[in-house]
Amino acid sequence: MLRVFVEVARAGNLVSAADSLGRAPSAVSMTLKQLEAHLGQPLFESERKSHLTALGAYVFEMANRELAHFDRTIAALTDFAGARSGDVRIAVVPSFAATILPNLVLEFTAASPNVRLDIHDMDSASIRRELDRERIDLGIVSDARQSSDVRLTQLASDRFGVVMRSDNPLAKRKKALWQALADADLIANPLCERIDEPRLRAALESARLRVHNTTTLLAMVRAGLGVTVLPELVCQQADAQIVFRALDNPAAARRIDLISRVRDTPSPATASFAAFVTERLAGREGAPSEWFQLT
Amino acid sequence: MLRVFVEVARAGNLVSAADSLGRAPSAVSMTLKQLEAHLGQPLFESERKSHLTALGAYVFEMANRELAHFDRTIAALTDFAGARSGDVRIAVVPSFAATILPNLVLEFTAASPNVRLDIHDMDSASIRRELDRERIDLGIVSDARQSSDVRLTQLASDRFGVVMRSDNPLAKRKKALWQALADADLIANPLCERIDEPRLRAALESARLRVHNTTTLLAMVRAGLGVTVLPELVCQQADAQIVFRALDNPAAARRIDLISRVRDTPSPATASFAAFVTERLAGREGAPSEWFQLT
DNA sequence: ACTGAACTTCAGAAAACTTGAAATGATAAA
DNA sequence: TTTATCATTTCAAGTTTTCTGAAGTTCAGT
Repeated sequence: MLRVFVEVARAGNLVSAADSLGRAPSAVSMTLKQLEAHLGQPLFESERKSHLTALGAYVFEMANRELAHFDRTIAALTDFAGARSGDVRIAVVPSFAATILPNLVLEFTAASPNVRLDIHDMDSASIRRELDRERIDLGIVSDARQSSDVRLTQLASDRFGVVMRSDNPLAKRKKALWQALADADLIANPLCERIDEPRLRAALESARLRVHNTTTLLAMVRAGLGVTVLPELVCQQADAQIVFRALDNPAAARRIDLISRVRDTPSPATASFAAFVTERLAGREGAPSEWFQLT
Repeated sequence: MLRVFVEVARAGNLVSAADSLGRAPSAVSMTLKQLEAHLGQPLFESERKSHLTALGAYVFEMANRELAHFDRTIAALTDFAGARSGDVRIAVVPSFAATILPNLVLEFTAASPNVRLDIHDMDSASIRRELDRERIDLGIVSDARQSSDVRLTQLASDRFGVVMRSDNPLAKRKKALWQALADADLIANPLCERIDEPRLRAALESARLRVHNTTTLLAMVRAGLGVTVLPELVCQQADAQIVFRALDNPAAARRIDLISRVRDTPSPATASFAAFVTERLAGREGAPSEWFQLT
């Protein structure tokens, strides 16, 4: 009713208003009559709808405001539903956050400018805890454990390999890298200790150095203190002085997973981001640099 | 749709929401389904409508706000239409403004607390001019001239009479007041000069004093400088020292009229005030103090 | 696996809305 | 003043939307 009235008042006559409303004039006339009946007063001075009464002017102003407000609300709702707006809180393991994530985010935000991404980086255990506490909507973790509380989607398989300085003799060796570890100065780190390979385990036993922080670890390698074993993704952050050689026979890899709560339906923006990341990466293996390209 | 959704979300289940909406559950279910189809996403976590999705929570908040806003707008419109709110600009001749109007306003504002009255007092000619310029909605004037631009309603007939100090010998005289004017010291004033009575005209010819301002005029009378002829309403403002004796045979009176523009429909608040004033006063004659009583 | 309450689906019924034709009313030209 | 024209309203009939009650499905709690 208000919409019809506003259009007639704006047009100044019933016929062209009916035209732009896509109704027959008689329908518009009816609706107008109903509105006047509701209010108990005429809205127009004469039968020709060119001059508003005092009530008409008041209703016109109020209705205009109300309709604009309503339309804005509906637009906000559909935007939110269509994931064109909203907030997504994400926590990501540092190696992923530093390497793959920036390109993903770049592309996603270009497509959905009104979705706000709130990105934290932390270790997998913290991510899991934050997810349980509903402080984040999505997590990207490595080697996630299956659980009934969490929906888990593998994004990629991240190969382990030997990391060394480019002048290390191992850099030229293509095969039997596992064996070679026994003779190298191996620097232990928490990531490689999860690999279940006897030759690595043996080498770790005799390691004289163990470093937790990745940046420090790579600095040690760069300084020539020895070699280490890391997932490829972690090495992506390093410079050209550092060389990565994937371990084969058997290959070793860690999983990168997207996790979310099963308990509640994600917001459309969250679902949209999750779908985007999954579509871009799901099941990729091999060199991280080839996982996807910027458009 | 939003109304249905909000009610279901508030109730936490479909059946009691349907009950308080006055619809069958199936209708509510349908409407909800349509809304979800519009948005392309579910609004509730499960089929049992007790837990909202992220989208549902967002829509609930927005829809609540929107509906409240809408309802407030509609209330404002119907209030305005029903003259329960709005502005009325009125200009009134001073004698009426000072005597009758306050009681009228008191009663009207008690009944319509949200109508704002904007009251000016000025002479009849100015009121007529302000009405033409659309600077006021209503005027209360004396001896208005008929015109095609103006709607005119007689509110009262205001008797002329002789005004004197209480110790004046005329105060005891009940009859033949017209004759008595010839012998009295008559103070001329613009109001009485409109009366078409030969005996008054003759007396005015010989008047030595002529005073425009009513307050000054009454002060002259109070000082014993003479008597004057005024409408009863004007004397209402004076104190007990001053006595009014109505002129009879023939009676003389001025009209008090309510005027408004014929060209445009008054706002409901204006119409309401005009109707109120007219109902209370129309056609009254006799002593102004008896014209109406406070309720 | 069973039970009962909550919800959905469906087909028919009711209500609301829309339309085109004809009547009415208003404005402008003759 | 009359006539012509155009805008608006009215009316009956058609169309769409919404509603209902019965029957079917799902789910939580036994």
